[in-house]
Amino acid sequence: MDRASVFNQYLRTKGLKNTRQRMIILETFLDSASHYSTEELYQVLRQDHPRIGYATVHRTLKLFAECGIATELNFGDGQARFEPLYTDHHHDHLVCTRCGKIIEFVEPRIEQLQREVAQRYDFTVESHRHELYGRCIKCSQ
Amino acid sequence: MDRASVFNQYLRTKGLKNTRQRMIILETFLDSASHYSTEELYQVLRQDHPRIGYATVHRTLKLFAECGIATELNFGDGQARFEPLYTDHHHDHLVCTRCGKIIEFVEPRIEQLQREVAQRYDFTVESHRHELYGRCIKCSQ
DNA sequence: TAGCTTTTGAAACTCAATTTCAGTGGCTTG
DNA sequence: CAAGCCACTGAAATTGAGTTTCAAAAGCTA
Repeated sequence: MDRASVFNQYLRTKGLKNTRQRMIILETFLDSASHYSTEELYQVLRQDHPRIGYATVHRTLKLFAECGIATELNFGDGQARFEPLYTDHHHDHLVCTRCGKIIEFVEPRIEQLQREVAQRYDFTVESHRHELYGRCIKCSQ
Repeated sequence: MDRASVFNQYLRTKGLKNTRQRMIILETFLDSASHYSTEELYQVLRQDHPRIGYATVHRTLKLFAECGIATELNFGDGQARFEPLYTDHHHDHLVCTRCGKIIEFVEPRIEQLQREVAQRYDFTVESHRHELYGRCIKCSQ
């Protein structure tokens, strides 16, 4: 089941409504490969849909996170970011502190060591956050 | 050189002043094993020193981070936290999402893998953030 | 001690996030 | 397919952490 269907089904089961705005925001969000903040997505949407308000974008992104088709990221710049979630493709992030570029990485050995650490402290992991901050190749010259 | 001396020396070199408030805040901060937010440290200080203002606590914590005796943490609850920094003792965190307990962990093999990942993308790491969120043993029953 | 400069604390301000509310518009039922 | 309920929308107001302002207070240096 694709993410649009997951979202629509979530709306149904919660008794929420399938509105024009929500569909436009969903489409724009899924089309992008980007890690949008609310403000950034709002600005992109405004180009074609100037009537859609900031609050609606914000509420809709929250809904995406609630129904599991997006995750909320926070890179410490004071703005939450959202990315479309691929359940079969977990990854973490390299964040360039100069140009803002975000690189995704996968390292199963780190995931394994995380599980070991959690076990060591009798801790049940629900989620994690792992980011490396520094300079991407372009910005380190 | 202990952390109080590092701070005092930092004040000197920057032409800043060694004030009563700064010394009280430093002492209280270092005495605690805790990961205080500005608000929390402010509340603790208020008990014995009701005249110290929130802004002063905030500015002083920033100074601690600047001079390297503390690090700023962010666990995604919208409040920055600060912890005394031991330069010879890097660690990451397990954060209980129920009771807020914070457990520190050290896993050199993860650090090593991080370096490998960075190299893979020609990325120069300046810092990183690694947190596991879930239930501590008390809260998982 | 004088005098210059930084600091302090209260209050104001900033900015993203969130809430409010009156008007709008899906959706379901008869 | 019309009526009516209830969620939704968007603008504006509010919240809350963080930051800045400013006049009075307090360090520091000569």
